[in-house]
Amino acid sequence: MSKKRNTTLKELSKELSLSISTVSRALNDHPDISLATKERVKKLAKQLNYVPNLFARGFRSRETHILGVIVPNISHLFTSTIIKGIIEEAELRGYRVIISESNNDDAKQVEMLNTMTQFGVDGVLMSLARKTKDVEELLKVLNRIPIVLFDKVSSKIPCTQVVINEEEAAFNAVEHLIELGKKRIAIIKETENSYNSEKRFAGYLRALNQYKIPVRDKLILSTEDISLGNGRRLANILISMKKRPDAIFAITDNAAIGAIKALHKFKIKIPDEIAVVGFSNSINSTIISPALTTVDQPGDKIGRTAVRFLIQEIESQPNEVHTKTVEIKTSLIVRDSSLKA
Amino acid sequence: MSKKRNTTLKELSKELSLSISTVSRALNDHPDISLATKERVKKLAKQLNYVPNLFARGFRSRETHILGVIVPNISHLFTSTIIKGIIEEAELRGYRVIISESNNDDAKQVEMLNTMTQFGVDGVLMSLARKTKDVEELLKVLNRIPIVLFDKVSSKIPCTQVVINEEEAAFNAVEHLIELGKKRIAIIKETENSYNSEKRFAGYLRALNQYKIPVRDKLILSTEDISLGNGRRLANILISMKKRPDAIFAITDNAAIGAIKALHKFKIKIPDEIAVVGFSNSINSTIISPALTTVDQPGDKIGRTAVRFLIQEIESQPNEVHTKTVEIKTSLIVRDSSLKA
DNA sequence: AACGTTTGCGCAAACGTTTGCAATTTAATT
DNA sequence: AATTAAATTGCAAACGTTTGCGCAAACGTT
Repeated sequence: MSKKRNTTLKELSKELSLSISTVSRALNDHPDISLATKERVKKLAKQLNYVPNLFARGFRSRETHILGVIVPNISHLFTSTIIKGIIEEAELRGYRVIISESNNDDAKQVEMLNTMTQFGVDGVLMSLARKTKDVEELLKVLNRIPIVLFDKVSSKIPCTQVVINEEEAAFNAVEHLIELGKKRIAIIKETENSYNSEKRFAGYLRALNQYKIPVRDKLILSTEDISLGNGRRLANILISMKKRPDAIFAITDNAAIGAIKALHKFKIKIPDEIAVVGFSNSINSTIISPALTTVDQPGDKIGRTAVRFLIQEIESQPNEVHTKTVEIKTSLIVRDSSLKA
Repeated sequence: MSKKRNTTLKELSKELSLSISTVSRALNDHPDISLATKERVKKLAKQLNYVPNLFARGFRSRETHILGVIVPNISHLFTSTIIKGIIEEAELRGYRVIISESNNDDAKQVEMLNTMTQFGVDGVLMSLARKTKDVEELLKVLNRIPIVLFDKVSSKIPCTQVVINEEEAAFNAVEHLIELGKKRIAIIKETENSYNSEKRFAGYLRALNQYKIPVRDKLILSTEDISLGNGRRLANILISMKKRPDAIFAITDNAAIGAIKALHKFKIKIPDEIAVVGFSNSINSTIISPALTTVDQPGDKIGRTAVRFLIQEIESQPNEVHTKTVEIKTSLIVRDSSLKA
């Protein structure tokens, strides 16, 4: 199973009776080399199937053309869709991608970041672990290597961040419910100060305010872990109220699906009695019945965008500061769970 | 953004008034070095936070400690679960993982394989693209670098393969239906000669034979793309038969869910009139109602196992031939779609 | 006392590439 | 024809690590 050696510059140079440096420069289109020589060299290189030894190159130039990716959990559909975008865009631009999972573990996240920089990645794409407290450590790494955050981001970290227009997306979702004639719109969100949850909540509030609908504290429910089970649990609370809501906006498809299951159990008609809107456009949203109205987040676009900004940063001048926040547009997908008859 | 240099052996050696080679050997626990020296060196190394430059090392030893992973589509839950296992096991053993997608494209798959070997990965883990015809090219690479196949494999490729016990799993699923009292059991499978589909079909046949249930050609339906839509379409065919089946075994959860949707439309009672069993234990299987009986495939175990075999192969003697096929056990998860009242 | 053996360490080469500088050739200018 | 400038090309060092070999000192054996 020994690895066969690849063609090297030395072999090319011997064959062509040129020096190694000339061959190297010819292949890199250095202006010092005559066109004739360049062509000779390139021809033979192709013929012998020459590929530069990336390790030798990276070793010398300290550039590896590898990007590190750290996500909480790769097996969430949304995450893996983003990664799909990352891989595609990176490959398009001649970069490779190394992936690690933090499992929402703060310490592990820092460790991964460190080993990645030690490893020599040119830059890192990261979606933060849920309870990222140790911002200090992250900031240290920031000075050593370009980082772009996506999806789970934090305003405490000064770097380029790629997110969806959470606030606007939530606004649109709630506006849609209002246009349906709904007046008592409940929200199921996260308790922790998660960036995403906060923004979506803000959009919810703005929509209510803009349409002069009173904000009722009773209709604002939070949970630490925004799962299907908790969606169901909180929906049960809503159902047991004297004055039930006439719509539920869950900031996650899973929670929305939990809510739908709860409504089913009480034979409550969706959307006539209570409409439901989710967030994510996961596959589940079309499996559940009625099909779930939800916000489509273009994961691959997020991934691609993040890669573009990261590479730009890598290839730019040192010590430039990049702190742009990029918002990717989402779209509301209206399905039966909120369709007028 | 310039990368800060890490501590090098040279710096350590200067500080300790030792030669570079001694320092190197001390850190690698070479027997030639005295215990006292080793301790001195290691202490300073830790203190200065020394980490070996992997590129220099890989450059010299031709070992990168990077594994390549090629899958058709990373954003399938089952695939990303496998990858999760791969990443975890690899990191545990000091390897990193580079991931690429073939998008079920035969040519792209070969291309990825080539660039990965050029890149210098120590080995490759691969799940084959659907229509892998160009086995020749794959075989060429096989001689250059260790490869382990998983999930989508092919008997035409002589290398270690990690799969689930497809045949037995299907047997168990069908047996379960038979024990339920079902006699006319339909199967929805793939047309192409996909390894997985063939095996599951074989299990179906064996169960029928063993229980002396006649195999009816009419109840064996195939489709090229085993999707939700096609599951629905084929189920419609079954429904429109004069003598309907009393159970459907779909070799995919998605197809099973499509079938359930079709049955719903005709108000056919599940499981009393027609029971349904799927394969994969995707999240959807609990979202659909009734919840789907299905085969649980332990993705992360597949990933971990594949990594173990690959690393073993990498670290073994060259030119040893490895062609073991490893089967991972699955388990049938019985839910409402096939539960006796 | 003379010899062989072990122990502990250093020298230097090698891996394949890039790049500053020197060297050579060619062309241009006086 | 002589001098200078420009265009090409080659030399050699450097990147950080590992490793075969050699060397010296210390030890043990006759």
